[in-house]
Amino acid sequence: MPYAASHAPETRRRIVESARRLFNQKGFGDVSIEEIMAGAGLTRGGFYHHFKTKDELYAEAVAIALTCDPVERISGKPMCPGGSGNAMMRAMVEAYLSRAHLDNTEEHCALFALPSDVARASQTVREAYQNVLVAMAQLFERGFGEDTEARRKALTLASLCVGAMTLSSTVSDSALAEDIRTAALASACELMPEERAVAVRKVGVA
Amino acid sequence: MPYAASHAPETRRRIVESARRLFNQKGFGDVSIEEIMAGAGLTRGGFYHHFKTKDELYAEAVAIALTCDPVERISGKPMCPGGSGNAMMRAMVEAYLSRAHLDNTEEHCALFALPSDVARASQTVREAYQNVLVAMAQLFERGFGEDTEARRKALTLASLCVGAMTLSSTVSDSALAEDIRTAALASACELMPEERAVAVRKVGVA
DNA sequence: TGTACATCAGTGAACGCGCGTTCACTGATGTAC
DNA sequence: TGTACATCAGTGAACGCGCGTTCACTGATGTAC
Repeated sequence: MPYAASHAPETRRRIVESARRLFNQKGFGDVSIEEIMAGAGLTRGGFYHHFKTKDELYAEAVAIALTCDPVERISGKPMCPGGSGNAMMRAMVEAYLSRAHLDNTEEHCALFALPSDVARASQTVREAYQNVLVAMAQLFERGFGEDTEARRKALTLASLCVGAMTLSSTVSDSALAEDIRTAALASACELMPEERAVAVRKVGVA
Repeated sequence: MPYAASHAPETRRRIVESARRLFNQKGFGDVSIEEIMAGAGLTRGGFYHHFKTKDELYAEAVAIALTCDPVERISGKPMCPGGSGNAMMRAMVEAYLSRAHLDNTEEHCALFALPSDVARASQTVREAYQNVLVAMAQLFERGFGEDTEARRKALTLASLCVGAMTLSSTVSDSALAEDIRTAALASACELMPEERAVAVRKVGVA
């Protein structure tokens, strides 16, 4: 075996990571394979040793948004999955609607960085996108605990987060962008139940 | 004069209208000039008698989203600008988050149909996009009446509407898409004040 | 330990297609007489 | 009213560029001996 078994997968991972960054910043259409490969320290031709088509790479780049702790990626702090559902939801919402997230275009969440590109891409890509949303909604749903309307509220909160970041990152006036973000953050906090209320209910059930 | 004075402007209008429809469905990049011209009943070459570049057309297509009543365009019913601020807000939210709006891709609001395209386009295009958002937010702000938090709530409602439609139109599972839309609609109704409460307050002020 | 070898990741030139743009030409239309 | 004419909107072939994809080749690396 001419190269270590880890060599090819490691290169492949670097390509996907480079693509994820570039796609978040510029969208699918405006990023060439040459650019992606350069971002991984390689040249154009090698691409097809790792992927069948550019479309296959799209799907993987969207999918890896799931493979690592998104809160840590945005805020630098881990989400501490040991915490209560409510605490995890709050950590997620605060990181998602943070100024740091808005400013760091490379780490923009695919849900608002790529929606129109995804809508036009292959079924596989759309499924990867949906998986990201479902993961977010489930995290929120657990955050609402025993609330009978937990799912409805979780989908609302997800829509609010994604919508605010969409508008904030597209509008041309940065003061307006900031108003949108802080308005959404304040309103999201109102939507989420108090930590104490959830804890009490949990004890009662257990 | 070989043609009536209205001939060229009328053709130009038809091209912009064709472009608006196609951009909403497929985005800027995936629509060719040939396709746009065919939509206006013409062939490729004539395009440059009316526009200098494709980008010039793009800005015009986003801008005309403002020129006619968006509620009427979506729901077929005019918004009746004579009504109270609250009634106009409710009409707008209900039309925006309606199934009819989601299904009619040609008439999708530019706010969620084109965000990533706009973010990468020229300054003119981004300003046209922002104008659409500001118009929506102002309509909502009036809907919240004397509420001291009217602006915050208006921006929240706008984010919720745009986010829900973004996710709904991108996700691959149509049942999930429907859940998102109806959840947002129910939550939006909770956020908006009762018609009576506003009316009473208005009387008190007047 | 050193050397020949087999493997395959990576290279970069070349191909082909799609599309924005250009251009010489066509033909429909209103006007002049 | 009819006809020749000037204008210019519209046509469609052609050009050129960018980019996804292919391919013959290079060279770095682990293995066998």
